[in-house]
Amino acid sequence: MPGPRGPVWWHGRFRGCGYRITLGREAILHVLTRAEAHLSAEDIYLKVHPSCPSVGLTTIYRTLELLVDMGLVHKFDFGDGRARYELAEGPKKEGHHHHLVCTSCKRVINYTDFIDEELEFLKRAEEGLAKKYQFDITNHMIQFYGMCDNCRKKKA
Amino acid sequence: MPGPRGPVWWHGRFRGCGYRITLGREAILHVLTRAEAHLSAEDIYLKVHPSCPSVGLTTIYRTLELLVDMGLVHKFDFGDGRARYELAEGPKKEGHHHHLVCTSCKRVINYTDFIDEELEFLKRAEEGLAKKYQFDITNHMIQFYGMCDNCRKKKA
DNA sequence: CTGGTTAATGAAAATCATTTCCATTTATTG
DNA sequence: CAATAAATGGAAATGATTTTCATTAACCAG
Repeated sequence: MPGPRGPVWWHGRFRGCGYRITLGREAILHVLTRAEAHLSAEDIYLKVHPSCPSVGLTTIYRTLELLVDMGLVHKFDFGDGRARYELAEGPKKEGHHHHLVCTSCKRVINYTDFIDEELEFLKRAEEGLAKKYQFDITNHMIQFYGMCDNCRKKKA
Repeated sequence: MPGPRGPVWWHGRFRGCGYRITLGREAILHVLTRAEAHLSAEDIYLKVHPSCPSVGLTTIYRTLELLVDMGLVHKFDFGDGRARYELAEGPKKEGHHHHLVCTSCKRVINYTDFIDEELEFLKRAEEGLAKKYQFDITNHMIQFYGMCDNCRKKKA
């Protein structure tokens, strides 16, 4: 069952880096691929466990670090004390989104609005910053913080 | 010696919330006010200690949480495992900046370029998001990640 | 100014996500 | 199939942050 990016799209990337393809890594990538959004390491562990009880939390952390370094996964901090992970999307717009974080209940909403103008702004900013600061920019993060509807009503 | 926002500008905010004005809080705000940028809790502790050895790390954490909740301070995560804090700037452009983070050495550069176009983009995005998701947006965060000049050279 | 009330505090202990250690397993290659 | 080194799991370590609780000190009223 080939995924949206072709059959086992990441095997090539792994082989190219000399990384081995293991059961645990397969399972973790599998979970990330179908994840709705931003899972914590433990979330992933729990989702992997039923089918692969032999995969430990340590491996989850190690694999996530690897994936983040490879750029296949993005790591986020929404302020609740644990990191969250999401599969990086392709370079085009499909799936590209950012986060709206409620500072009160920590709920996170993915939004995909304003992506066009955002992309334009980001493109120019990245080019300018890369040149000015001699930075090789590979990623960006945009988040908005505030209070969600629910929490606002509760306070009132 | 009145600061740039008037004499002890935050006393009013504190009193208004029923918070007490203590030596420790004075010292912490003092350090934050003159900080070049993004100090960790421990950084602040070390800077406060010489003049106020009685202020413990616990108070630093508690005060920072308070200040973040009040919106006087922003909390950042640059991926090195400890939170960083900066005094929030005024609503206008003075001091407004964002961060360029080297994913290799964790060095952080403040940049103030592109603020005008960014502000315009943010304004529109915030308005739209607030309406669409019923969020009361109070803050945003933009960061770019990449590899700094130094680290790139080392790898080569 | 002074005492009473209660927020604020420090020190030590607890938490908890993440990392490290190390002996064992296993993917890969010849 | 055997050799090799990467990958792994489980336990222990780490380290930032939080909690607990007895003590201190801001602030208000008188």
